[in-house]
Amino acid sequence: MREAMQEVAARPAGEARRGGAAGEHRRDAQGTRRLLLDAASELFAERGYERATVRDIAARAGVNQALLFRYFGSKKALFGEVMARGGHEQLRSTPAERLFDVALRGMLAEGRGPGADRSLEVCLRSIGGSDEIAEALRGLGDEYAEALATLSRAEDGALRGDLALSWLLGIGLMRVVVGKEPLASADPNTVSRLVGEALGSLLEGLPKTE
Amino acid sequence: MREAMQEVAARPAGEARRGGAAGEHRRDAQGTRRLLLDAASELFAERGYERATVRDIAARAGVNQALLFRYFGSKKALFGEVMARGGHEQLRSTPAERLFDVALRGMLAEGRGPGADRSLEVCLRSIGGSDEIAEALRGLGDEYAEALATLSRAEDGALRGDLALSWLLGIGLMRVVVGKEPLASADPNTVSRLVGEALGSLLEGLPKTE
DNA sequence: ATTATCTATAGATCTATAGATAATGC
DNA sequence: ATTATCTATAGATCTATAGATAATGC
Repeated sequence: MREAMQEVAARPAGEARRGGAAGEHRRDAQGTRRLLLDAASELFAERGYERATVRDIAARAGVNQALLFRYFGSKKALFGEVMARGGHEQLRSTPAERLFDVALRGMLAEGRGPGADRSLEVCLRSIGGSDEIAEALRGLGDEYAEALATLSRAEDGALRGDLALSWLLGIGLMRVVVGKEPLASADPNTVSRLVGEALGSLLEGLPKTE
Repeated sequence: MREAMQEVAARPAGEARRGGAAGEHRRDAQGTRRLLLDAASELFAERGYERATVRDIAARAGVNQALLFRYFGSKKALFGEVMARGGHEQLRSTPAERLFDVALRGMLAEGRGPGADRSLEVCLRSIGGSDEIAEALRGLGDEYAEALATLSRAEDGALRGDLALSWLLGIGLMRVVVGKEPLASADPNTVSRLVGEALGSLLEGLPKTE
């Protein structure tokens, strides 16, 4: 009983399976899978891998907790699908010279729509989890760093790409996860300008004015 | 029995309470406290707060797990003492204009002595833990950022300080926690030079050549 | 006698599974 | 009949505590 109450209490207004007046149990396996994926995507971004429990995820999806295992097998497998789904869109759709600014602004933006790419946020909050998680996260970082590395013609371009990515993630860490002021409330344009100017000497391929 | 074997297996050579030939049970409360603090300091830095269990800590100290609670009350209280102990030495003993480079090199250095300040590393690996932990970590960040902010005479000096600290932590994150190559194996001098040059436009108070 | 140390275990989570129930399609 | 969903619970951790044991100082 306590359990049932918990699930009801944790369920947000819009997204629940059997919400208010309209939605009834439709017994839709595909739909349930998606509800779980969406809920997991949100909760992993909000709390990181470890702190988002399977019961929380199922509760937010408005779905029984056992279905998570039926459709994904394990929590780790679900995490893998979440990361694979969102991850690489932003990377593919953005030219390298704009990637840093786009990713930075993506992390600086507060209220993102449900389709927003929160992969980097998930990474930041899931650090320190199991080694398998760390490895899954490394993959995304590799892709970003590789793209950023093309912006330098120096022989240590790969290192410069890593350093740029480090700054990107560090800013996300301080602003989104830690909530450090004044950075957390700073104007995205100001942050982007300050960082862009400083990065000019590291990556020559960056646009001069942003 | 399984438990006893685990403790023996996990105990490293040098630091154990009742080690090899010489060390016998000395029934020294002060000494036991210190052994626990040292072991906790190491394990929190290696694994972060959540993944370092009290049994791991006690095992590395070569001490019974119940003593941890006798001497510190709780795991969180122990964490608080660890952070309070190491934390602020580096900050107090380093002038602001050298702080960034000293902290950066401290994080880039591989094998640090037992007295080294691993507080920033602990922070990085403990992110995503409980809110109380996050708050404890914010404190250390505030002090660093405040010191770094004095290096800029711009009106948004505090924001610039936050951005510098963000880079510092981001580099530590990628290099120490994630192990991203080529950054993880890069020469500390090279990293320090690249970052120092780029930071010049952000913090005018930084020494021009490092 | 005092008190540092150890044994044993309570109690709280959390992931995962086995098997029962009930809504759909034929 | 099939299969999506739910109930109940096993099993693995992990923090924390109560009470027993044993080494020291007087």
